Order: sequence, then structure tokens, then C-alpha cells
Amino acid sequence: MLTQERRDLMVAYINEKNAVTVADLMKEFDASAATVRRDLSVLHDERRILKVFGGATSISSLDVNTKEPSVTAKASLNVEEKDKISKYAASLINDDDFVYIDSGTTTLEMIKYIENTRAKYITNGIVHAKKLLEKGLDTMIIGGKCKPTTEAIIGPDCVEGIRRYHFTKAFMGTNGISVDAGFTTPDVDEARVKREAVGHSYISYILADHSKFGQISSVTFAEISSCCIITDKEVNKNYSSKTIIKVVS
Amino acid sequence: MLTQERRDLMVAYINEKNAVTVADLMKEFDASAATVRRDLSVLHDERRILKVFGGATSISSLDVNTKEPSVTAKASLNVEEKDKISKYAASLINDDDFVYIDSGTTTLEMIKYIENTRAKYITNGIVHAKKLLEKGLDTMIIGGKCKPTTEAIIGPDCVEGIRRYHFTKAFMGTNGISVDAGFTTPDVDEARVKREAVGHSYISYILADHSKFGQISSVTFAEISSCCIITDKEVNKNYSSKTIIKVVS
DNA sequence: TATTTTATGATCGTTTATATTCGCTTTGTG
DNA sequence: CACAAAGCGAATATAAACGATCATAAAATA
Repeated sequence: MLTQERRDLMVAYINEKNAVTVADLMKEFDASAATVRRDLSVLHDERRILKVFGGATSISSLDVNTKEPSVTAKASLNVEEKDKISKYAASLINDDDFVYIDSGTTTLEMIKYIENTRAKYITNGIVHAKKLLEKGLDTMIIGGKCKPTTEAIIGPDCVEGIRRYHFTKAFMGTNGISVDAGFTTPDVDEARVKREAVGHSYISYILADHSKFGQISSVTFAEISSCCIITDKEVNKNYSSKTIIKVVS
Repeated sequence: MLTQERRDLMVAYINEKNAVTVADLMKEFDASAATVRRDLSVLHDERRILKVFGGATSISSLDVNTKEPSVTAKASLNVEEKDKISKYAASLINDDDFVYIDSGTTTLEMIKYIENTRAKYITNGIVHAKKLLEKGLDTMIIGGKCKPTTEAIIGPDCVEGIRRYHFTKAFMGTNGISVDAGFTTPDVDEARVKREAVGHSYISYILADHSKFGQISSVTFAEISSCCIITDKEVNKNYSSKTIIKVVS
């Protein structure tokens, strides 16, 4: 059997079983322990499996949730709500709109549902730009420094880049919403970019599920009354007096 | 049996079996090991199969991303040569370099081999930026309009964006190299971006396998003497008098 | 027919994959 | 905590596979 063939089959085998020992693989593929370990090391380097002590596990079972490792179980439950929010946000885009799409997972979700091909789109998310292009949309990207973790574009060049445009609609993500602190995010540089984007948009929409209400991160990027919040549940009447909230059923 | 006929049948055979050894093919097609290997090398360069140690595997089984399905059998892609060129180019990057990486497949290959984490990188390729980030490198992206097919960033904003930087090294792709026409590419907008990048770099390297020599596309983006060519084979002595050529063994 | 181009098979030094062995580290259990 | 068992990476030797080269044969071209 070919080396490559054995490794390909090994990946399939591990994915099927989800977790296997070195001994299992030795029997299954009739190879020595050294060979199996070598294979696992290679496949691990290729990111095709996860090599662990004693054997290997499928990578796919974990990879789904690794996007935001610090997020607690509480937040990850709101998948369905986020989906509805994204869908509604996408439906707001009209012909000839000049749309800014903020980096972040919520806005990324939104791109799936965008249907309007007559609008123009601009984003500071690398993955966002790629997704927009794949949908055949008229896409632009803001230049600047790339942030490793979130694959967002930030920095002074980015801020300056935004400054020359005037969007009709901006779709933003946030980490916290509070009446006093407004919309907040943990990263200073990201906050600057967000602030500039909101400032250069005719209307700004914040996409946030109900868990974001009452949360405050380190840096404010917009006042509570400057944006329209799209959410799934209005948790507190305090907010309605300050800003417009669209509750998605 | 015709050589071409044998190779066509070989592809079908490999696709059916998904993975075969050289010995298998020798028996099946009654040819020597040398001939089988030669065939496999050709078919690999043509991206019709995957040549691996000991034999070959079907390409469809693994490579989900069939980026260029329209490539005809005749268009040899010179995989091996491109690989060597990319590797050498990557080795040229030093500490504190400010490196521009042009969009395109050849330069994308190059990123795999980049090891210097002390240099700064800037690119107009969306996928390039993503790959650079994944390697943990200090990455920037140029802003502007996104071109759907190549996922490159182009347009006046992009040109203006480049204008404010001064690179120590630029790594460029090209479609054609000619003594008279210089370096050429089919797209006008892409040519403008390339021209600007070369103009703002202390040294510019052109990554091109030997098949690019003598080719001329619609738009010139640099004179023949303005860049250093990194290639695998110097086809014509005419070039050496005009520019510096590094031939990779 | 003479010459060039292309395909093929044999040889040879080099590279790659493998199994085995040997210390060292991790894990689990008393 | 201590100790045994299992797992691990590194080093090594061996066999298979490889690419490069060369000479020959077939096909195309002039």
C-alpha cells in the first residue's frame, strides 16, 4: 500500500471512529508503531487530525467550536437567535446602498443571507471580503494592519481609509451594550475602526443577541443612541427610550 | 499503443482505483518503471493525478478545491519548477525587510516557504493575507476594489494605497516576459497596481518559470531591466544582457 | 534518404519509508 | 509519593523507490 494512501485512509478511519489508539491503527493498517506515529505526526502537522498521547482524535469534532474559545457555554447557545438577526439584517439592504460590513462572526453569518447584487459592499474583514466575492457581489476591502486572531483589518491606515467613504448603511458587531457606556469592545484598535465606520455611515445597525445587553467591555466605540440595534429579545425597557430597537421574532 | 493514449487510460485507471503503485501500472500497461514514472510526472504537472512516493492517487479524492477546473491537458503547469522558484524567493527575505507580495498563484505558493518572522509583509491578495496571518506573520493588506476571479485587490484606491509605502523587496508574478515589451499582464487595472508596487520597491523580483519567456500580454507593468527575474531555466541569452536572472537549479 | 525529434528502457548514485533498538517521559495505580 | 507500564522521539540500518543520464529505437520532418 502506498504511504500516501495509508495516510489518507488513516484520516478517514480516525474521523469515523473519532478517537483511536496507536495499537488500533497498527492492527488496522498492519504497520509498526514507529510508522503509525510518524504518520500521525505528519497528519498532525498537516492539521488533518489531532495527535494526542496514546493515539489520535478527529479534528472536526473540535474545530467547529474553536472560533471563539473564550466564549462560555452560555453565549454559544444563541445560534438560532443570531441566525434570525443575521437574516433580518441582510434583508435591509436595498439597491444602490453602499454597505459597510464590520468584521466579526455575527456579521459574517449575515453575508450568507445577502441577496442584493445591486448594492456595493465594503468590509474590514478578510474572510468577509472572500465570502462577499464568492457570492458575486461588488466588494471592496479596507487596507491596513491585519489582526491575527480575528482576521480583521485595523490600525491608522484602516481608520484613514474609512474616512474617505460615506456609507448608507453599516452593520456592526459588538461585545457589550449598556445605556451608560454605549457599545463597547475589548480591543482599542478595533474600537477606533468601529467608531470611524459608524461615524461615516448614514445609518448604523448593531447586530447583537440579548446576551450582550448589560455587558461592558473596555472601549466604547459608539453612543447608545447613535445606532439601531437588531436583536432577538428586548431585555430592559431602559434601552427603548434611548434608541431604536428592532426585535426579530 | 500511443503515448498519449496510454496516459489517458492511466488517468482513468488511477481515478477508478483511487490509488495505485508503479508496479501495478507496469503490469497493467506493460511498460518499464522509467516510462511509468515519466508518465506520472507529466500527468502530475498537468494536475490530472497526484504523484506520490511509490505510485499515484486520484486527485479528486482529496483536493476539494478544484480552483482551476478549466485547465486543458496541454497546459503544463510546471509544478516542480514553480515550487523551487517559490522556495528560493522566500529565502531572500531578511530581518526588517518590508515585503510586498503580489497577488497570484506563484506568489501564493511562496508564502508556504516564508520563515522570517521579523520582516513585515503587505499584499494585495485576499488569500495571501489570510495565509500570511495563519503563519503568524506581521501582515498588512492594501485596500481597494476586489476582483472576483483572482481575489486580488485593484483600482485607484489600491494604487493610492501603495503609493504611501516604500518596500525593500517586492515579489511579483507575471504573465509574459519579453525583451521589448518587458513584463506584461492581461488586466489593465492589475497592471496599474503592479506598476505602482514595482515603483515603490527598492528591489523587485519577478517569479516566473521558463514558459513565461517570449510571451507578451496586453499591458506592460515594468521594463525588462527594472526587475530581477527568478526562474528555473534561462531560455535565451538575450535576457541576460538586459537584466539580472537568478536560475534556480 | 538524411536529419531531427520523441519515446523508451537500462544503469547508477541518491533519496525516502520503514522496522528495530534504546534511553527518556508521561500516565496511572497502589 | 513511588514504581511499573506504556508511550514517546531520536538514531540507525536496510530495502524500496526515485531522478538523472545515456544509448537505442521509432517517428516525424526536410
